[in-house]
Amino acid sequence: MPELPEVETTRLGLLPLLGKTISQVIIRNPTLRWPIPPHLLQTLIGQKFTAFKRRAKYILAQCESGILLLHLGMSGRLSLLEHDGPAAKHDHFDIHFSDGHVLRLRDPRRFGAILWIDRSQLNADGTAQHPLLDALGPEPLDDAFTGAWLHSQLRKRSAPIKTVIMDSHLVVGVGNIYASESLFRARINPQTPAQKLSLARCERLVNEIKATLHDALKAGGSSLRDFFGADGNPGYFQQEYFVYGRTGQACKICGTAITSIKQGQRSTFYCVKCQR
DNA sequence: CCTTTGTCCTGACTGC
DNA sequence: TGCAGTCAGGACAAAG
Repeated sequence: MPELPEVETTRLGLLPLLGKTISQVIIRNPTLRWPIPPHLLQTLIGQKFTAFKRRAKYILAQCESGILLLHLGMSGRLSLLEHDGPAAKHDHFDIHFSDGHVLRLRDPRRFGAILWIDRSQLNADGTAQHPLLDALGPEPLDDAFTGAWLHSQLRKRSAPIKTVIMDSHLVVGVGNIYASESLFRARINPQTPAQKLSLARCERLVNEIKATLHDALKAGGSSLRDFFGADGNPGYFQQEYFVYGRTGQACKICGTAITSIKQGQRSTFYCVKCQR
């Protein structure tokens, strides 16, 4: 399940493709979350990627005629192959380059997306105009994402803090895993009504969100080759989690059994003693 | 049957 | 009262 650090690591893994010429596009199965635009078979031929950017969990692969917008959904994974090889069961989409490299998308659950933003949909500054990108909150690692700012945003939010920090309109890139992990590190009970958090606790939470993502990015960077390579393993980098998926196991701080609950039909993991 | 994720939708409700 | 914002729940994609 690619969260923001995995997406960023994937973006870094694409950088070797800058400047290579696209020679062929293969759509084996267009039925992702939305259909892969069939015109990509022609549109991308002869193009070069000029930049790979990221906004939230979207990768924006920029080329001369527009931007290829990629989302990995829940099970999506990009591989960069040095040579073409046989496609496996869930390999839905390929971009081949004239030097033999192949960029391949595998996505068993097909919740991912490949969309096209035409040059005509770009703003004057080159940023993309797209409904999926319009209503997104700030990037969690931006300096603009501060405790004071979060505190001001939570004034009217009575929902549990866990579900609120996962709201992409408020801040992007905090998925289910890192929401639980960040709240543990900040010692905040995930059920706390968001508006009840003091400024000091908001500052602590923002710091821990940033630190949690930073740690994961560091782990991803060091395993970039394995993560992005063609061998199919080890998938998303395994991190040491404090609480996520550790129901019944001992809290690494106090030894209390980790509790799991459902919030908005999502699993939340926390320590009833450390998190208040 | 259950689980997993991000995103969107609806209908109800809240607060200004 | 009107309106915008928010909330809870559900739907949806597919597969193990």
